[in-house]
Amino acid sequence: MSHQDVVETVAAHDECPISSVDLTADSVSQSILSVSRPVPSQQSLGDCPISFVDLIPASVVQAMPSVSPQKSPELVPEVNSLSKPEMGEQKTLGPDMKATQVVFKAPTPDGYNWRKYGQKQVKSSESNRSYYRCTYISCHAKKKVERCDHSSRLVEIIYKGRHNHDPPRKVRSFKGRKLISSAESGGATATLDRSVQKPVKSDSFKLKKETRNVMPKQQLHNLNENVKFKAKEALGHETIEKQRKRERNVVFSITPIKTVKEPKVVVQAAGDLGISSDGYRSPVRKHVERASEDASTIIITYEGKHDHDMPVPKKRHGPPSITLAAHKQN
DNA sequence: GTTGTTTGACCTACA
DNA sequence: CTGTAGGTCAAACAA
Repeated sequence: MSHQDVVETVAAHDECPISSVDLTADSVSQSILSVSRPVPSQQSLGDCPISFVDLIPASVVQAMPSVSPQKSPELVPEVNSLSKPEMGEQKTLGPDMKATQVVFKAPTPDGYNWRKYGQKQVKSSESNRSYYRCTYISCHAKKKVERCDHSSRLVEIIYKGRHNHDPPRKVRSFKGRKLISSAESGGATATLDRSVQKPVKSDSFKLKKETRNVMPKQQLHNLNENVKFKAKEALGHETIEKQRKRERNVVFSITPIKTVKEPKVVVQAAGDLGISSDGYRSPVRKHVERASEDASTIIITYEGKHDHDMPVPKKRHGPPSITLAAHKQN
């Protein structure tokens, strides 16, 4: 699954053209899937085109650590009843081709089991927001799913917190929740940010108010911020709670660019699945690492070659980024 | 009886 | 201080 399934949750809608899809994921704690508004330029791919998929699939990787990139029937829940687009088709979307329409009825089939615990009408928009949390016993991963009020069109998915377990193998037979998958606390992803996990002392907090692994989000900013945050955390529960709230706002301001600045773990994970933050889905690897001598410098290495055209970046009309240009030189 | 969803109420942050 | 909005809780309900 991964990128595929996540994007599958995007429902194109005639009233609300989708011209770009952003999936920005923080491998450490959260990810965002947002369907942004049209980019007027690019080919008007019908009414609801998905012309660009910008994916930083860290959370996806986290979600499906041991699943092959290929679609796994086991991990495709009920949503099947609805016409399901093959993600591979995305790249073939032509000007005369609409993105397959998907009605988003269930939480994203991301391999995990989510329980809805709330729903809210979003005032600022015509959408309502559903709140889900992972059903796994000690997992505090959450996600918000925002969708168009009348059309049920998916507008945005925001993942918060990280799973501390593997995704259940058999979604459909997952009756005895919390039992399947011996959730190795901290599997593959844990090793990536051990320093971040350490400070999480949720056990000492009231379950309701615990921080739920908020710490990792700080990595979306910079290390200094992170340090500051850790220091504050030591002040106590309330401070953490405030911090948590503050971070929620951060979630909404995340941009792909920001993610690129983030620890290389994100990109490395993405590379394993052949998915990169630039929207490509072919088996091309993109290795990103911060220059040791200059933290503001990032070294990006591409392995392989994209076998398709470059997705149209939103709000970008110029030539491909320098990064991609470099890639073509290979 | 168990598990998940719905939904109104409550709490908190923020302007 | 007050109103608003976002996030969560928990009782009621459904499957």
